[in-house]
Order: sequence, then structure tokens, then C-alpha cells
Amino acid sequence: MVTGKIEAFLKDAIEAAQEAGTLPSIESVELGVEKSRVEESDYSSTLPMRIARAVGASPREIATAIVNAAPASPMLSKVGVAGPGFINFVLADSWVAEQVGDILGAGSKFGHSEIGEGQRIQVEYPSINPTGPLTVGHGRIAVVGDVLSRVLAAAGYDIHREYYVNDCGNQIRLLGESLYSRYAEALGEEAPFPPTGYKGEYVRDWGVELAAAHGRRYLDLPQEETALEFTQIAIDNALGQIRDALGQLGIEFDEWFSEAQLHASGDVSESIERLRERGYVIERAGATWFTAGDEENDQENVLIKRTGDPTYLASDIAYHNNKFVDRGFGSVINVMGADHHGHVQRMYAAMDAMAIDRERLTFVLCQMVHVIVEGVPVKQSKRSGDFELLSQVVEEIGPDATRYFMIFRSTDSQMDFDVDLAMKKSDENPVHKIRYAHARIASILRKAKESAIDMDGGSLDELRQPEELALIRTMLQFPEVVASAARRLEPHQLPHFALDLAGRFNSYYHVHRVISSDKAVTKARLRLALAVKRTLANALNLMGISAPELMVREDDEASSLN
RNA sequence: GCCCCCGUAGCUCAGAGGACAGAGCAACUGCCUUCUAAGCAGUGGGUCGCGUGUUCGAAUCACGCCGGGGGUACCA
Repeated sequence: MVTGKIEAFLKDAIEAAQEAGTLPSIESVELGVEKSRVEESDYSSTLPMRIARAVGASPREIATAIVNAAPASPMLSKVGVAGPGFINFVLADSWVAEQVGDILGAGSKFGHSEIGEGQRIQVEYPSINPTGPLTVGHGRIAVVGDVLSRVLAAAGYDIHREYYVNDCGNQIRLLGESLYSRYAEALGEEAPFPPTGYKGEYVRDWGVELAAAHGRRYLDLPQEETALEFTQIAIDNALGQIRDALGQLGIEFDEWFSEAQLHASGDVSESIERLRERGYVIERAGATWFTAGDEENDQENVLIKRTGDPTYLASDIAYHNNKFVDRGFGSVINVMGADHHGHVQRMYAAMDAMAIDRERLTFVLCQMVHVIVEGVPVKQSKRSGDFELLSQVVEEIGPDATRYFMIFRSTDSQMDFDVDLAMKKSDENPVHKIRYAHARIASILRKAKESAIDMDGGSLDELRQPEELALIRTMLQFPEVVASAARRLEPHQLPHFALDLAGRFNSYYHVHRVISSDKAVTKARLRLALAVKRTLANALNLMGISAPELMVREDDEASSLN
């Protein structure tokens, strides 16, 4: 990564200045090298301004001392002092051009790094209750979890993707009872529908299917005997739907972890007993409570209800004990909806109570999604329901655009999902711009191949145009974008980078021809184009979006027939 | 009441204390006989919700307000 190289250079310069006696020794501080915000330079460091007070000299004096002591480097054409005390670094054009070779050499690994050092991380998402089809909001959680997993894997972490299946508890029981009622209804019989049951049409559909497959068989048995079976059928149906909807988006898991199994294995009661031994459990009013015991968080939460059934909190504590202790994950990332944020504090309190460092548990909370159809939020639309479901949106606009929109915004921001915009195959839709740039480069490379133009052997020194050097400089940021997205758990950095790179290539393309009569320049530019294509493809791949070799505009197709 | 997220261009949003605040879309003006015009170039558009403070320096940090959303179950 370029910042790493510049930091090493800066460190040498600081040491040289100290040896020369122009800079006093300083406590180790952040070198603070980052992408420069001004055009005149590529990277900059704010170090002189931050150490000025401790050193007892002005920032510009410090910067000057460091710059004067800096050795020459083929990587940098200029190192200078600027503004209130920045050290600015300008990359040498020749060095920049050479990097195209490195990018091509790295190939599909360009952008990857080893900052994760193989650390095992479990990413849990979206763990939606299997009580019905996924909504668009659920889709955001799923895509964010999936892209985060891809990014973390690219950054050198060992990722385990997991879906926690809440296959027991009240909600599930209600679903089973709702299904029974619908099944009876399909056979012309009446069975009480639970007051807070699942009224969705999908349950009715399942009931009809069951009636068709089994006739009156279950009606002839007492309902107590068939309840478990109906619950299981309902879970299987719901999970099947969820699996299909996520499959449409290319989202798969290493493991589907069953909550019921935690109860069956005794893990839940064991966890409660362990907490009790540590003094975090009390009995009151016929229930068993978890008490965090610290002043800030004096809340108490039920672990076992008066009915004797354990709560969701109880099994989630056991689940996290399983993650950290039994399976030994170094870190755990839970991607969930922001409406569960109340759960975060409880789980941190539970981590403390289990004596597991809470730093090892991170929550990524996705804010709500508003679906907009024809400029109107879906809830208020007469077409309400048309686009509430994830699978319907995916069928309408395809997995690529769906994924793009899901990660385009910071997870902290509420998101408007504009179905009409996402459907537009035009310049209003940024995902097409990125994919189109990729296809355009593929087209140029095809053209070169047809003309039997070979890109090997040329010198990259031919890349001297400001637009092409800017293009390479942008590509050089990619590894840092991926690393930053991984470190900060921010998938939205990827689409922003990809859009920037695609735009820069398009600008370049309109000013300079890749294939020309100048063979040396053509060779170099073909390699540049291939590097951009590679980088776009890698970025798209991390987002789980396809990178097409060919895209034909529908208008063009129509007009070419005329 | 308490907790979490948000408030930046007409709209949707980027901007992990730094240099003149950015992008996409929308609006307006140009550009296809030449590698894909799903594209490019240009123009206009801002009290960074408000107020105090911390700092050499604040959209960014702290505190207090004002708006919008979500959460606050012996549901999961």
C-alpha cells in the first residue's frame, strides 16, 4: 500500500533529521500519512502540527527540518512543506506508471491484503426469524453482512458466515398454530386462528399446499399431537423461502445454526448456571433474571419466564458462549437491524458477566429502509405490498442493482430504496456506469485482439498523460479502500471507489484513444486499460456484483434494427 | 422520561481534527462518419439544523437546545 511506503519513507526522514540534530527526539506518534486533499500533492502528513507543542518549534520549522533531511526516492518527485505545516508528497510520474505492472501482476488479488493475519472472525447475519418471507429491510442486513464478509476475507481474515435460526419460542409456536388454522380452513373446517397470529397470505398458501398433499389426515388427530409437526413444517417452509431469496442474491452461509439445538444440548441451562455462580442471576416474582450488576446499567432482564420457558436473551447468551468459548472465534461481528439496538447493551453486559472481553464482539446495525415506488413510500402507496418483499425487488431489478443500492449508503443512515430509479438502465443509475465502464474496456481489448495487437513488451513509461496518471493514482488507492472498509466495517466505501474509478476511466477514454498507430503507446495503454478492468472487476466482485464483458444498450439494439 | 441513528447543494447522500466542503441524480449549455453516447466536457447551486465551548485549526470532538426516525416486552 502506498501510504505504508510513504510512512516508511517519512520515518527514515525523521530519523535522519534527528541524527543531523535539526529535530529533537520525539515520543512515538502516529505518522498520519493520508491521501492529500489538495491537488498539488498526492499524500500528506500532519505530523509537524501535532508535535509542534511537544517539540517547542513551529510546525513549519519541524516540517522543513524533516523535508531537508529526507533522502531521495524514486517513488517521490517532490517532498515539500505546505500550508500551516503539512508535509506533502508527490508521487513520481514514472513510478506511478510502473505500478500498472504490479496491478496486473496481482491480478484478481489486487486490493487484497493480510492485515487480518488469518484471525478467525465469525460474521452472523441476518438471522431473521423464520416466520415469513424477507423484506427489503432484511435484504439490506443480508447484503451488508455478505459484502462485509467478502471484504474481511480479502483483507486476510478467516471468515465464518453464519445464520442463527430462531427455530423455537413463542413466535414460532404462533406460526405453527396459524398454519394449522389455515390448513383447516383450506379443507372447509374451522380452527381458531391465534389472535396475534401470522396473517400473511403465504401462510394461507402453505395451508392449501398441506391440504392438497395430506388431505384430512391431521384433522383426524388431536391438535396437541400435531402441533410440533405443524411448527416444524412452518419453519421448513419459511427457511426455504429465506434460503431462496438469499440465493437469488448470491448469499450463502458456512453454517445455519439452530437455536433449538442450544436448548436440546443443555447449553442454555448451563450458561444460566454459570452466570448464577458468578452472581449475575437472581430469582424474583417466579422468574429468573439476569442482572448486570453495574451502576450504569442497572437494568434487569428475564432469563427464564414464569412459565419455565427460557427467553431469547438466555439462548443468545448461550449462543455467544458457544461462539467464543466452544468454537474459539477471535472476534464476532453481528450484523442486525437497528431496531435491535437495545439488545446490544444487554449482550455487552452478558459478555462482561461471562468474563469475555467485550471488545471481541462488534455489532453492525443497519438502519431502516424505506421503499419508494413512484415517489411514494410503499406503506402509503395503494400498491403497498408490491415491493415489500425482497424477492420481488430482486426479480424486478436484478441482484446486481439490488446489492449495489443496499451497500451504497452508510449503515448508519436510513435508506430510501427507490425502485423506479434502481430499475432505470440509464445514467441515473450509478451501478450501470461502473459495469458499463468494465464492458467498454472489454470491448476495447476485444478490438485489439481482433486487430492482432499484442500488449506485451512495451514500456509503461509511455503513460505520461495527466488523465492516465490520475487513473493509476486512483487505482493505487484500492488496496487502502478495501483495508479501510474492513477495519471500519464500512462496505459503502466500495461503491464510492468504483464509481470514482469508472468516471475517471470514462474521462480518459474520451480524451485519449487506447488503440492508435503509435504501437509503443498502444501497448502501454492496453495494459493500463486491462489494469482498470481488473480493478473494477475486483471491486465489483467484493460487492458481489457481476462484471459483464458485454453490455448492449437496449436503445442501440432497437435503432440498429431500423 | 431514558437509549441508539440521522440533520451537509433542489433531491439522495460521501466526507474516521487539518489546507479553498464533495459525488450521483435533477436543471441549463455543448459533444456520436473514428476503440460501446448506459458516456464525456462545462455552468449554476451551501448560514455543513441552532448555540456555547475545547483546539494553532471544528462539518468532524464536548455540552445544551431544535427537528426526523427507531428502540424501550416474562416477543424474537
